[in-house]
Amino acid sequence: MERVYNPNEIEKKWQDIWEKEEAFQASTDYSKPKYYALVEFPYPSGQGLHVGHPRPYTALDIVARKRRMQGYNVLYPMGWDAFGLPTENYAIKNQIHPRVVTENNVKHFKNQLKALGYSFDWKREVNTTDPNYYKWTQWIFLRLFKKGLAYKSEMPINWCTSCKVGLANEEVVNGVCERCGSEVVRRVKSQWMLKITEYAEKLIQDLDQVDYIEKVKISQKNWIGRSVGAEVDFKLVGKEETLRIFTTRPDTLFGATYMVISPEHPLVEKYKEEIENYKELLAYREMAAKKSDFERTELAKDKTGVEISGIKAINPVNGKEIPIWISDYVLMTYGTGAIMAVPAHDERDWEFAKKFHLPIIEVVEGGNVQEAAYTNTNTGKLVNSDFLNGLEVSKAKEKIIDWLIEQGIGKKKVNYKLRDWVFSRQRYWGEPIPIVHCEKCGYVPLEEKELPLMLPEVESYMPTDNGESPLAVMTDWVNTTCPCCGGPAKRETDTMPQWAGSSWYFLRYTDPNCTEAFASKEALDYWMPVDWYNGGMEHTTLHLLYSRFWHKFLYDEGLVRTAEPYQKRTSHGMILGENNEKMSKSRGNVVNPDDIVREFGADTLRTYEMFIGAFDLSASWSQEGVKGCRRFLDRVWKLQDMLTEEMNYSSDLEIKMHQTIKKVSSDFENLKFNTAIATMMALINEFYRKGSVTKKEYQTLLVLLNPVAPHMTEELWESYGEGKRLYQQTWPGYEEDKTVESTVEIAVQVNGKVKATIAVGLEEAQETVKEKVMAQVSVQAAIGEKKVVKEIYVKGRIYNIVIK
RNA sequence: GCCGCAGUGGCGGAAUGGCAGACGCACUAGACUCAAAAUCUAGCGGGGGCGACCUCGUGCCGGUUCAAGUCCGGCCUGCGGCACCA
Repeated sequence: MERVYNPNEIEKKWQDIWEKEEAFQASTDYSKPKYYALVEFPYPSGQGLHVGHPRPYTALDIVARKRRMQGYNVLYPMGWDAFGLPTENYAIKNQIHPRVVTENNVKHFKNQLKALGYSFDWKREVNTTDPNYYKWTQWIFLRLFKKGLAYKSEMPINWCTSCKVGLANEEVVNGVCERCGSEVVRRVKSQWMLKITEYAEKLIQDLDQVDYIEKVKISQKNWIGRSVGAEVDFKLVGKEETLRIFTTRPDTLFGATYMVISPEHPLVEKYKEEIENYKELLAYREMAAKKSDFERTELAKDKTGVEISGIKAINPVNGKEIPIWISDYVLMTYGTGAIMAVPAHDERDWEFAKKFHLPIIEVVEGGNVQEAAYTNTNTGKLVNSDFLNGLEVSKAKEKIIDWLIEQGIGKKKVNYKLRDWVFSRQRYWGEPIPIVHCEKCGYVPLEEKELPLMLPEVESYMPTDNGESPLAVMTDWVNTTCPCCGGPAKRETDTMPQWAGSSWYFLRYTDPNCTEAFASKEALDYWMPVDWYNGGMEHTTLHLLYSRFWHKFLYDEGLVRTAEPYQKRTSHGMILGENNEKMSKSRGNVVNPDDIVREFGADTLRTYEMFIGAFDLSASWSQEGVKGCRRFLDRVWKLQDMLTEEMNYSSDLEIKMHQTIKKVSSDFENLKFNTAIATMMALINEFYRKGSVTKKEYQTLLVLLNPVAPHMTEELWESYGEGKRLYQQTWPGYEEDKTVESTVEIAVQVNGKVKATIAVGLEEAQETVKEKVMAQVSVQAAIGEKKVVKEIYVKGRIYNIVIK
């Protein structure tokens, strides 16, 4: 043997060579076919790399390396999503500037990633906290603002009564402040909002153009929550004014026996003089405001509410007076904040009606509405509904909408669950919002030449006790002049959320040092869209939706070429601890990738993470499994000992070689890394069985294995390859007709039970196959005296005899 | 409660509707060794039989089919996500 496989030595060697040779830099020669592979850039946390990170990175590294060997100009970049709460909190606690904390964390992360041998183009590294980067984040925000897509609105924030600071949802645990345990209440604050709802329809429709795994498309659609229904105006008794509701079931209008408005509905304030129990309503509203979302869901089973006395509504279809209630199960943020309640055909209304003894009228037959709400819309006809009687639900919907339009009291309406994006954070460590408030001119955007608006140095990063951002105490910075009238004005002191920088980073990678624009048009036109984007399931709603929204906006502005940023999106499963639970410090089941690299090598870690199980499912860590993968690599290494100089595939393994190339090639494309590796394991088992491997066979194996275990294969290639580097080789091809054996073993079944296996020619006629089948003693025995009713022959697979 | 995903040997997991358990781990035996480790070779779902073999078996209950882990209907359990969305 040449020498022992020593990964620590050879891995460093090749990482240095690749860097020196600029092996994985994307070329700016735009005449070549391109391939843009993208993984979600990490938040550089203080804990360093987690074994969960290498799973997606290795997967797309495999794809990227394979694409390069297939002749593509590949862009596989990496960067840092570095603004964010944990860094800021760490900075506060340890009295270190968040910029310094970020620098250290990035350095640590980068070293760890480099040790894993990824083919990232480090020349294109981006960092969302770099002013040269966030200049363009601010620039895009200004474009949004100028198009009316950024606006101010009163929104509730989580307010810790003890720390006197606004908290992120994440910092509210079971309704109390994470750090001090005090009560958290909702407080209203004027905040910047982005009008993502304006893109709701496009965000749903354009999913048809892209290749996302189905569950990602489903979660995007569910989050946007498009529903078609109607808006209907209900007259209030003795008033001119009407109460507008939204319903998805206008067909059930005859069954509306009461109405419910959200506790915050303006109607309550407007008629407070006439409402006899105004104080009671007010008390209820206060109680509802205190509830966190968590508590509201907990209380879901027990409906609460108060009837408004003094005001009634009229059901427009039958003129009946019906009561109006307030209840927190109706939300001001969805629809019109008011509903018509049809207890017979809506579960929440039904529970409410049962509790408060309100009438339940069946209008769609098919269930027992006194026992449970009947919500099936596919079967059952309308009853107790005058001119709708006898119609199916879908027909009744159409007819009632026509009727509402005719009467001038309603219309068809599409509603979305999606809400506008709250874009302000009362925090230091984020992009400053480049807006100035002037008493005379209102909210005025900074001029482009003023960008980047730098984050000022502050003494303390603590949010102030009046709910403002830490920037608010920086009077020198806050007080400025209005870009519009030159008068005194104040800067916006809230910062942007972490989502901002990650909403367009994939565009910056195409041209990371561009100073004229967020990226040059040539670079964008060439590289975009991203060909394959992989990330975690936890980002399949918000990050994906936000970045698609920004990209669609830039598309409408004529700044990018395609309506969608990502052509293909896949998601990986989580890596769990050995005990099958989520890895966490408190559970004590965290595995540090550095330890695995030190003990087994990066190639083993990469191989193991790909072999651990189906890529899209969660998998639990196993130290024994890691050893198995190291053993596999050792066996590949030791094949050197049985190497022959033969520059062909050996005749008995030719088919196996072609099959392996085919299987590995397609498995890499379909995220089936575990079976690709299993196939290569099976191949080397063949070499061991024979005790020899030809040079040609060995070379092919090295190329196939290279994307998974790049260092070791490159080292072996140096001794047994064809001169040039392995990473410069061409991906091997295969011949389809050499992947199939000419004779195959097929199973013979009698009534679906296997009775024998026989060897047949693949193209052999059924007649001669039948002769062989019938010659089998076990088959004859199984048939016995019974009669053969039917025979099925599936070529090269199975021969089934049906007897009676 | 709603949405999504999963359930296959001792374990991780394979199976375009076509011989369930590929590949790996663990385990057992043999080779090598003074010995152990490492490595190599072989075996390895349950029950039965000396044996060629027989039989049961992919969470549960039904169905479709010549044939079901796979498709359909109804459940059970576990994991992840959630905004009572009218």
